[in-house]
Amino acid sequence: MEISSRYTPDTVEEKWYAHWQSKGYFKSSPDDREPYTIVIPPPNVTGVLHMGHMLNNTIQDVLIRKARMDGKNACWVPGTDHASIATEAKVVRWLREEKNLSKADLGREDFLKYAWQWKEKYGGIILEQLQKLGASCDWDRTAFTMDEDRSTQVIRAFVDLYKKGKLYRDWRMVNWDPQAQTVLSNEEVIYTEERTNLYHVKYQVVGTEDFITIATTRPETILGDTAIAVHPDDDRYKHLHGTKALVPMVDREIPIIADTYVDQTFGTGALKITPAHDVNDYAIGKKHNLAVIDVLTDDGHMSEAAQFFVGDDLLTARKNIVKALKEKGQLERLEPYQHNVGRSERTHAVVEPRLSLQWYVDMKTLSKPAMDAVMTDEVAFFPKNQKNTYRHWMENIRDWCISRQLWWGHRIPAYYYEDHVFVAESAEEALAQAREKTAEDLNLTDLRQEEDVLDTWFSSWLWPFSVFNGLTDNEEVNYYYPTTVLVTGWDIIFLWVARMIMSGYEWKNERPFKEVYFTGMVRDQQRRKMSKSLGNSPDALSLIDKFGADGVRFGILSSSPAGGDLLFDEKLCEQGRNFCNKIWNAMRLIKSWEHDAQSDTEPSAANQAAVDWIEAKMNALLIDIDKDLKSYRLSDVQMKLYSFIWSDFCSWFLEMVKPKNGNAPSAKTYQKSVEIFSKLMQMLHPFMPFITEEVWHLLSDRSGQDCMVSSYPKQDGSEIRSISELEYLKEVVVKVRELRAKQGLKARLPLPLLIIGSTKKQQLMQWSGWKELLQELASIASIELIDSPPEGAQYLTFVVGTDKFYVEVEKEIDLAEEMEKAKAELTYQKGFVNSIRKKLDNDRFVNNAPEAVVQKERQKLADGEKRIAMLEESLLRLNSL
RNA sequence: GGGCGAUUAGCUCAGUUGGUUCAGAGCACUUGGUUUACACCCAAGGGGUCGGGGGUUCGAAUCCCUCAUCGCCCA
Repeated sequence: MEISSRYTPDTVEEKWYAHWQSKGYFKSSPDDREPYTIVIPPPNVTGVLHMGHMLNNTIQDVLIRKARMDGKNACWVPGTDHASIATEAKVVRWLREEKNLSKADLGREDFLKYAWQWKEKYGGIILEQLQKLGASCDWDRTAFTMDEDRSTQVIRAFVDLYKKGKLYRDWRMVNWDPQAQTVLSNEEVIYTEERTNLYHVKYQVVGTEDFITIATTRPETILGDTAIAVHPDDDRYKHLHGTKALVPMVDREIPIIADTYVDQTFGTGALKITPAHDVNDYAIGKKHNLAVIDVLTDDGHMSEAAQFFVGDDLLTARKNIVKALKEKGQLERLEPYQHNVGRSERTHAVVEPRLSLQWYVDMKTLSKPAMDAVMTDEVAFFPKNQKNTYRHWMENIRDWCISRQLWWGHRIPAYYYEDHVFVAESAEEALAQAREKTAEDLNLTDLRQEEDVLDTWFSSWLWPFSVFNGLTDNEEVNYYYPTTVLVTGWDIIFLWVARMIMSGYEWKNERPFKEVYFTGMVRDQQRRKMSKSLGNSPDALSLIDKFGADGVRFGILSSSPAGGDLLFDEKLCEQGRNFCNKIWNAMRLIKSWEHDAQSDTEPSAANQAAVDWIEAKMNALLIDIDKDLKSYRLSDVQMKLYSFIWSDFCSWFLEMVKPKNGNAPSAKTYQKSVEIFSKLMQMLHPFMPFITEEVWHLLSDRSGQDCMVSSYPKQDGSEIRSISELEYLKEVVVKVRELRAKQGLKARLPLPLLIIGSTKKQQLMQWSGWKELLQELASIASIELIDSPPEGAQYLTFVVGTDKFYVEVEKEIDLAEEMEKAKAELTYQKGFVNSIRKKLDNDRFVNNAPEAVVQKERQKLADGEKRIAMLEESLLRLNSL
């Protein structure tokens, strides 16, 4: 059978994914094995796969596949969240563009019908993309934050918190997104430095011809001013305390008040106070009993209360008022200014501070156990330094605003009747409560349900148990919860991770996960965060088309140590693809031996030596990998497998056992090669599932046993055999090749090798298979032990360790050059020996350092001296020629 | 303003408990190469005062102080 010399991922990937699914390998149900549970950080339904998801989910898949091969009951629960704001915005746009309909035209019920339609159509895209990546989720468990089971639990959790007195409704200054027309939590507002102007505006002091000048970045809110504040100690304004000023345009009389809050050095030292539109002003207004005049509408236009520019949007209003002030001579000047502007994480609209009535979660009692859990590592963070960030936030935690003025989401189960609020899981229950409370004969129509929905994170924070219907006890949640590990980006540590830990203790009285692995943020070559709006995220599916899923997984994982940023570069995926091809061709090579393998010949000594060496090395690798996996050093593990397979296995082992001159390999060597290669495929499987499965099957008839569900190789119990013999051999080979390269000698030109005899080297010669391997790998014509340096000018020398080798070449040797090299080397060695002597002459070193360290230094010294002797001898010899 | 972190080869980054000739990997680069597994390849090579300065130590890329530059989170 002819096998292509190129690995072709697409057909292979499709075939195996379908096969795994048909076999039900991804499925999990409780049994007596140890569970290994991961819940996916639900991507939102509006999303398509981006690099962050790819990284995140590749890591989860690696962990879950490894756990499965380790014999654990691996369960990876997939799903999506409903993303209130983002989805509602998308649906609104879709309705406008496709059907020319608005929310107002439709009303709540019909709008939601369309929203569900939209969700059914587009909401599953991201999960299908995950399958292309090879994700081994238990798809039967796919959950959605707004499906029936999850919704029931969200509502129940709300009611439960309310009953416990951990929820309340209050007037507060909130962050208002005028585009989405909803309130946002503090965590959803992104502050960035923006360039604006500081406007200096003159207000006339009542009853005088004097003016007081304030500085503001938001002249349009002047119309809502209800005071001017100055610092009580500010000499410039002391004479004005207790007087009044006139608000420009509207000519409203407002008091000039003294308050220590004012920063005398900022602007003019006089501050306009607009309680309706600034958090600090609101606080001052409360203190001084000032009126609150809201000059903005819900959608960010000037309201009737502004009197002027009614209906203008903010920017137009700003332009217009500045123009008007200028005309009236009240705009003193304008200076360019940079300050922090808050924008909505979702819509990027400038967020308005606004007074409104909202629902809040009281975070004080909830945060305590969550804080302790992380500080004591009951919930362990990787990397550890995220603990600091977490602690800082938890110590300064503020109550969580959970109502959103949207329709897409879980409608808050609060029912109003006159001044009463009834919170219940159903309208009927609320009605019963209302009847009891009021003793009136009320109907459902008398109650008015809260219009607002809950913040999406209010459903996400239940995710680790809500996917198992965990608000009520059941077999599933008892088995799978707490989950094993959460894999997510550190950017949502507050939005999500912290809150999940809180909800875990609140409702399950236990941590939601044992460990949290924070991934880095994927950035582009210019260090920009990859995002849809910047358009700098490569398209996941076309990457997979180009490099194969395994190649992409390799690429995304290969430079992603925990925590830090990672700069994504397609080159890494290319490296992954090349790696696949390397594996593929190693398979082809071994396959080509299959038909020649004679059934009963014993392996040659050389082959046996090679097999012993690679098995010993593989054992060491397994131990190493095991250690790295425990601390989530996944990219290290992948890199170690990469270099083991490419370098140790392909470049050395396969070259050692490769049949020579058409000779057939021994059956045993062939079998061993297949066995070792198969093990490597198992070890690599969690990282690159498709090619490993394919090669695993092509290497040998597995009679139905798949790589994916095989047992992960374990280090075998036998002692780890010495690998130093072969490592020494490799050094000699490299030295000979180097010498060839430098002398311009053909790679396959056979060269005689002379070794000065010594006990050690006689041992060398006796190492089984050593001589044959050396001859083959370095193209050595003959190996001869000699007693003293050979005479004649046709010999070149090199040193390995403290052993000296001579190679006979048929070529004029450049004696001067050889001497130069020897002299340079001698200088280096002398320096080296001197530094070690210094160390050993230092009593404090000899007395304080551990014996083993001192011993090593002594060995180094002895070796160095031996090498110096050899070099001097070489120089003598060269001189005599 | 408060906090966290980073600075190691041209680029991206490892370097775990301070201790071998420990300064490393991948990519990039240079030289040579078609020996039928692989040019998506093979062989070999060059390249760094570990951001600057100071300190602790027998010994520092690693621990401490300080300065510089950069990034992030929170207010």
